[in-house]
Amino acid sequence: MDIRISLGFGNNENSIAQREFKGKSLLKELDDYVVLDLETTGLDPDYDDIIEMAAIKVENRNIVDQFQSLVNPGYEIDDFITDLTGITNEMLKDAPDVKNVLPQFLSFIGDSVIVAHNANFDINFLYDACGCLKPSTYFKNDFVDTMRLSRRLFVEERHHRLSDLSERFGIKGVVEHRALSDVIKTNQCYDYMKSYAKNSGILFESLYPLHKSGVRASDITATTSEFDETTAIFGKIFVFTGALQRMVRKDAMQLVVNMGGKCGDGVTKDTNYLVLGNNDYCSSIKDGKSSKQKKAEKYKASGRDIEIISENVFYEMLSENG
DNA sequence: TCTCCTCGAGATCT
DNA sequence: CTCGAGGAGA
Repeated sequence: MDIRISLGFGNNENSIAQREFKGKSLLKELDDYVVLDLETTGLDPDYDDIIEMAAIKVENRNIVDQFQSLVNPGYEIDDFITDLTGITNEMLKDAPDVKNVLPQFLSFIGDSVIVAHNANFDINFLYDACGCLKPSTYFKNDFVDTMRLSRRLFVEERHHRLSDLSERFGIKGVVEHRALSDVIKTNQCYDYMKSYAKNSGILFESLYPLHKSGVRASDITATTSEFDETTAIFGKIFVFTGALQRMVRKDAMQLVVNMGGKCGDGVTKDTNYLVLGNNDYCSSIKDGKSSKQKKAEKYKASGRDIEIISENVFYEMLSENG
């Protein structure tokens, strides 16, 4: 049974910015960086501790230095971790503790950009460990996450574990789950993805998310130029609110535009139809009506040419040809 | 149009 | 954590 004491700061709903000085996740091709990996007693930085740290320094694409040390967590580790990593309590018995190893590790890393697989895992452990040093420091290094990189580069692949990447890229090596061997594998994966991107004419910079907001009406253009002018869609302006059941909003907008209709992002005096989707998930809507619906109702009450229709009615309009 | 927010789904680390 | 879907307000 584990009993936790709230210290009044840190991990609760009041602390908005956890690890506020943490570095940024970058998508970059680098020639100079430090690859690192940690082995820990578990997955949660709040309750688990580092038992091994390893890193290599890469300059001009060559490995020029390496660091490896076990870390005594101050208590016995369980069998699961020993089975996973091969690290035993016997091995940790005489290892230095984190206060001794971390400063050396930090000086090895310096200001380098970090490369790591699922980098947030290692960065968070290090960030918290640095906060416990005396004097405490902030682990601010920016980082490149090879898992994120793989997800952006190979969107069609479902899994992006280090083992998946190694297999996919034909990287052989010891299966042992030790920090230094994982560091080497991660570096090889990074190298592979850099050359893959180069050969494919892909810049890592271009892999950042495309848009942070929804589909814009201006993004949708007709894929045809011949319209049936007698349909109920032609020449009308449609606006959508909420999530549609049968298709994503983008596709619905495309159908409208392809029939000679138009779409708007918000309800205006020119809007002819507001199509209601499901907005149950939206916590900011308390009375079941979105701001678009309220506006549409107002326009309708004042005699505008606007109809508020359900998703099903919308599909009926699409299918009935004039 | 632009910027900032919430939410849920999915996956990975030991 | 990251991403995509959507909404609100200026």
